[in-house]
Amino acid sequence: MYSIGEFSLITRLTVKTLRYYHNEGVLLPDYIDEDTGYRYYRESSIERAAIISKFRELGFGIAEIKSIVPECSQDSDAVEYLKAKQKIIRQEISSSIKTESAIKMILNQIERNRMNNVDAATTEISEKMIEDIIYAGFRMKGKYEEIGTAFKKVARIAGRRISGSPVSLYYNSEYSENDADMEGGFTVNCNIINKEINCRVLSGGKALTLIHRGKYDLIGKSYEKLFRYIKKNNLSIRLPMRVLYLKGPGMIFRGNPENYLSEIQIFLN
Amino acid sequence: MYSIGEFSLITRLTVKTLRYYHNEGVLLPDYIDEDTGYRYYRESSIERAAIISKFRELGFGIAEIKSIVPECSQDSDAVEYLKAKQKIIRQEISSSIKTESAIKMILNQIERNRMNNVDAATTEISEKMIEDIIYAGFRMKGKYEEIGTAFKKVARIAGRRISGSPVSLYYNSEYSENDADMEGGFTVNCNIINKEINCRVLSGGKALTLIHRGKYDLIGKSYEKLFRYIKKNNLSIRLPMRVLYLKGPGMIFRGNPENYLSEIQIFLN
DNA sequence: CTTGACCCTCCCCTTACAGGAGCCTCTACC
DNA sequence: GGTAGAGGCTCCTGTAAGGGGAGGGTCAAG
Repeated sequence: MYSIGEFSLITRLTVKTLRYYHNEGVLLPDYIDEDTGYRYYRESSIERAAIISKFRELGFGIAEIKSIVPECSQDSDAVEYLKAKQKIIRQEISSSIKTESAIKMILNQIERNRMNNVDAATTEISEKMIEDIIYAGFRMKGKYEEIGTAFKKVARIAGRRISGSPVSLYYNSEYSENDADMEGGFTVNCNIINKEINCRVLSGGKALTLIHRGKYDLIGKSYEKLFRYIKKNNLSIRLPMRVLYLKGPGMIFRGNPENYLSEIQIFLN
Repeated sequence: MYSIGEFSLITRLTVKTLRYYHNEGVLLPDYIDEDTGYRYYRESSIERAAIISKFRELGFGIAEIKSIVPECSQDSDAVEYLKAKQKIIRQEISSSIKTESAIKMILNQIERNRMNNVDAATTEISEKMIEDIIYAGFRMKGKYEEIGTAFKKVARIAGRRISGSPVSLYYNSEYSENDADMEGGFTVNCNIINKEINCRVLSGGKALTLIHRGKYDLIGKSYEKLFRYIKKNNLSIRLPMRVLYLKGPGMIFRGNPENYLSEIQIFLN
């Protein structure tokens, strides 16, 4: 017969744990001194303790163990319980993986924002060569501010294949209050085949660009500036126009709208 | 101003949760009626609630959130916290994966035992053709009962590549009490390159086999039976002898030793 | 004024123990 | 036989993030 301390050393369960298991009725001492209340364990209880430890390692709760162990005497008796537990653990794993990849996405997004901000100092009109991009978008009609629904839709489908900021395309050559023809989406790193969204290469070319700082609802001012420039220089443009949301509300924090950055790109013929 | 119930509908946090957040100081109501104690929330608190929800989804505890949120105003401020949390979640994932694969191994083992038992009815000597197997083993000298240490070593390294029962090899042609030359290991499903263990193909051939039922310490009787047979029929044998532990103590339960099954294989020239 | 929905506080419950207080017991040594 | 120190006992509290419910007050509409 071992005292609780000795038994604790043998089984690698703490004394606290052994007392708790006694309380819960899952591992009873073999003898209790009636006068002193001291617990004593027989050699034969070591195996039971090992079984309990094993089940605990496998993620079983002690209430479960208490009901499983008495009705099992071989591994094969526990198959159903093991399979059930396996299923639960798999669910936990996949939910943790989801969380982890959500964090990863946020970190990527932050990293991209950081990179964008570095070279986004100018707020003057400039003429740039824009590269081809792979773009996945959802085309829709509505008010300008409803473009967010397209971003959400594409983000849900494209997920981690997104490789750049949100980009929206505007197919109207004029301001269209309630019925703008537009597309919201993202630069992605591979082709995405999906009925709902349209993924293709947007060819680049020479474009006038202007970085707009602040909330989107004042973006009209920036458009005005660009159109004045186009008129003055008698340029011919190619639709759709693009807007890149270099920095907008974050994935967690809305951030200060005064610091939002969007780049308007108007392609020239 | 919204009552707690309305705010609960907007934020998708339960009333209980909102009261709890108030208590913990992480999301305070904007106004509390002094007479009635009713909580009221302003529109502007919706965003804070959303931020908190987001952090909760990402696995942060409310105590953490309480300290993180005030010092962050943009996503990028939270990078360090996010990275730390990501690390923790990754650890959780890998530990869950370990547990899951432990369960999987046990289930596989049980399945294999089940299959072995089906055709292990005979306890008579029989002559069989044994197929080639890929075997990973650890060779050692010592007492017969110490073979378990080799199994453990190989199991640790081979892990899920193990595809069959434990198999031990005995290189002595005679009983060797304290200094047996033996190897313990498993059938595996692919080559394992490792300094400590030796993995190769064991070629099969014609062999005498006998299934031993019961504890290993009486296996001598079965050997005796085989050797008598060999002598009587004047057969020539090829070392090492093999023992397949078809069914032994389980991964969880020791099981009843009377039902242990081991197959002795002695190869003939 | 009533009624039903809504809100309040306070308390207990969940897991699998850990930490600690206060007290008792065992064993070895003097 | 006394004592010291190690080891044992019970009981209480705490953990994370709320859920459930009791008992009682409040709001808004009819």
